[in-house]
Amino acid sequence: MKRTKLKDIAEALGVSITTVSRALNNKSDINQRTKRKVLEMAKEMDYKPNNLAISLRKNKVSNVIGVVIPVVNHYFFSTVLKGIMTKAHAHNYLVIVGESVHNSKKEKEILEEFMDYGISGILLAPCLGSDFSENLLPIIHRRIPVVVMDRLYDNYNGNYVLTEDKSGAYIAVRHLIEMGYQRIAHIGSTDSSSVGLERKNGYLSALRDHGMTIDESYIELVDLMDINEGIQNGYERMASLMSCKVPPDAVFTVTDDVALGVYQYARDHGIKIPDELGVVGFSNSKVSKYLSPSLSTVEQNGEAMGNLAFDYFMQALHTNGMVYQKKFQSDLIVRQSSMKSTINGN
Amino acid sequence: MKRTKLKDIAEALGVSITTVSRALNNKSDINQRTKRKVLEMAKEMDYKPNNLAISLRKNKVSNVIGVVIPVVNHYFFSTVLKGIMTKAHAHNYLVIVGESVHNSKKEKEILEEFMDYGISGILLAPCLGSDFSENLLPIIHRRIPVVVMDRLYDNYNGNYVLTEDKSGAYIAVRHLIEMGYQRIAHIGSTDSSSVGLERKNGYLSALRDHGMTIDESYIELVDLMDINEGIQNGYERMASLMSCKVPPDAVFTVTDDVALGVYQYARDHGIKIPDELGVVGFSNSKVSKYLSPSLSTVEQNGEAMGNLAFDYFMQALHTNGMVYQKKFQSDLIVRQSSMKSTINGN
DNA sequence: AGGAATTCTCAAAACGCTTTGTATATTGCC
DNA sequence: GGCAATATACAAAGCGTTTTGAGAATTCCT
Repeated sequence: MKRTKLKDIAEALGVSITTVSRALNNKSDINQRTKRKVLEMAKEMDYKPNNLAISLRKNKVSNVIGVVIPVVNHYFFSTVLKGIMTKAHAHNYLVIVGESVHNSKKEKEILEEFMDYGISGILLAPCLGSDFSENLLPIIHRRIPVVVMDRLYDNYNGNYVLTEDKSGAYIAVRHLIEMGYQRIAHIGSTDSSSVGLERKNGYLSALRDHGMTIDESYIELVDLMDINEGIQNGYERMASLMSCKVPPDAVFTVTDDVALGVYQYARDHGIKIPDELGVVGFSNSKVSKYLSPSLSTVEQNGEAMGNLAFDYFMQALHTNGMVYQKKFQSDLIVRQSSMKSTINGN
Repeated sequence: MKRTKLKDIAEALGVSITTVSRALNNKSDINQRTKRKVLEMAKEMDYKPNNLAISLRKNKVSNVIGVVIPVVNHYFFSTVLKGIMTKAHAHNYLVIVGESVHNSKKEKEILEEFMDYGISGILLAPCLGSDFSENLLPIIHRRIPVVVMDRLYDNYNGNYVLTEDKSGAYIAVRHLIEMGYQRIAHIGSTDSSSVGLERKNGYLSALRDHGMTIDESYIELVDLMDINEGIQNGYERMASLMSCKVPPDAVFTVTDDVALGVYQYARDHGIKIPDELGVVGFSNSKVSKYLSPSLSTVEQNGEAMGNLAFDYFMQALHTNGMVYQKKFQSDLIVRQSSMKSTINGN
């Protein structure tokens, strides 16, 4: 009851191992009739190639990709992961997962471990503060296909799959303006990657385009290393914003988590959302829909992003040097938290 | 700049490959001095064993476990996964992940793929309707260490890590009784595994122990195949409960997701939680704390469960035939949704 | 000192596959 | 029919390890 190997098929058919191998990998130099016989026998004997042997021979693991994300139990990232896995499974790829916990050193360790293992490709959502030349560059130099997700490095020019952070932020803030909010604050991320910087830029240009003055004291930046810190930080930054001489009447937060902190602050201090304070978040996290009031937010389709990331990996694997890049346009989901009743409106 | 292999060390030291191998794997039959020299040289030359070769030779992948969970972007399961990965990384294990999407056939495919790959162990959170003898038994027969998580099979007697579902449900319902609710309903799961059945049993025995009559029309069962269906189902079942001649004044739901559906129904129909309807969920999902009113729920510590699952795997790997089992006691987290104001109390 | 027991080391085989270079069979052409 | 050209098949080497059976060196005993 041992697993059948090439040798077994070869003996059963009275041909050589080489021939069987050629047939199964449809190489040239083989008679069509022989090939058909081999294929039949292989099926009959329920032959399954030994991945390990192939890997050793070719000196790289076949059909295994590595996915590294900052936090595994975070709705957005786990949804991206889901998107990758669905595709991967359909293509008979195995998915090894690593969690960097927003720690660049750990991210590096994981990536190295993956490389040592001889993985076929890397799909990486870089952590905050991820060191490009330390962590990713060595992999690129080894010509392993890489797809960067969600967050971008400064002068990285390879494959990526992102959210259109700036325009997403722009429409969020424009929406607040259109709803009649006058003093719109922003709680953003200190992080200099696309996520933090671009969303802040979107906020700024929406204000500018609509002739609103930009008040630096309405901008608070937080460090988003951890999910729960996001909430905590949101709470504290909101407190700080409310201590302005003229407090803001709306806030656009860099993530839904930060908005959660804002909600808590508002509840604790009797501030009514949306009438006294409009709120728009970013991500359309699972929570947002069920909050009360429900949270307006910018959608980020993690699953589609994961799907495409895998597709790009496959394409990068088969084309040579071609680069695949995509920024997902993101839509605003308007819910209650930004629906100022017209009675108090401008 | 090639990767150093045993042969390189052997040549550098003028000994045989065998000797180097023995030294590195601290086997017997080797001179202590030779061994030390080998170890030093190995470090100096930055030797890293080639996992592929080892795997091929030993005919099984070394240091790779497979984790299969029903849904990847589900807070509880992804938290379990996180717990596993933290431990796994600390022990230099790679983690391959699969998502069964609550489909037994797909679960089987994934497990088979993992087995073909020659994985060192399986950590499985079975999907609803998972077929034990089809999916898991073949693996157990091959003497691969297995740890079952979260949900139990009927006559499975191997390693597992679970939540104490029955007692968790019991304290949830007892709490509702103590808060003065009189007609406590249950929205449970049709699923016959521990999760569905045990939570319902806990509900029943809490009622019995407190001399309350059990009204079958207060028990609704739903099919939990999908996260979002949970919410949808909660909504519909709540509607059905409210159409009783004497509607319930409290409900214990099998998961927080179902409670979310109850919340939506209550909001749509002007039912005040907790005064007109007490609600307790199960899982302490991330959402629950931020709902309004915040949701009382039974805590399930996914991360601890993941940690222990990995520990059990390691122990199972090294002991022989020993069985490790644990049911996590779960605590009730009391929040607003069950805090009936005493004015209306009994 | 001689032989047995013990310690240390090694060459070679094996894991299952791909690939290269070579040999054999088949075909086409004059 | 004979020779080149082409199509097909094969044996053997190699990927980096572990493991086995045996040989060489050392130690121990009387």
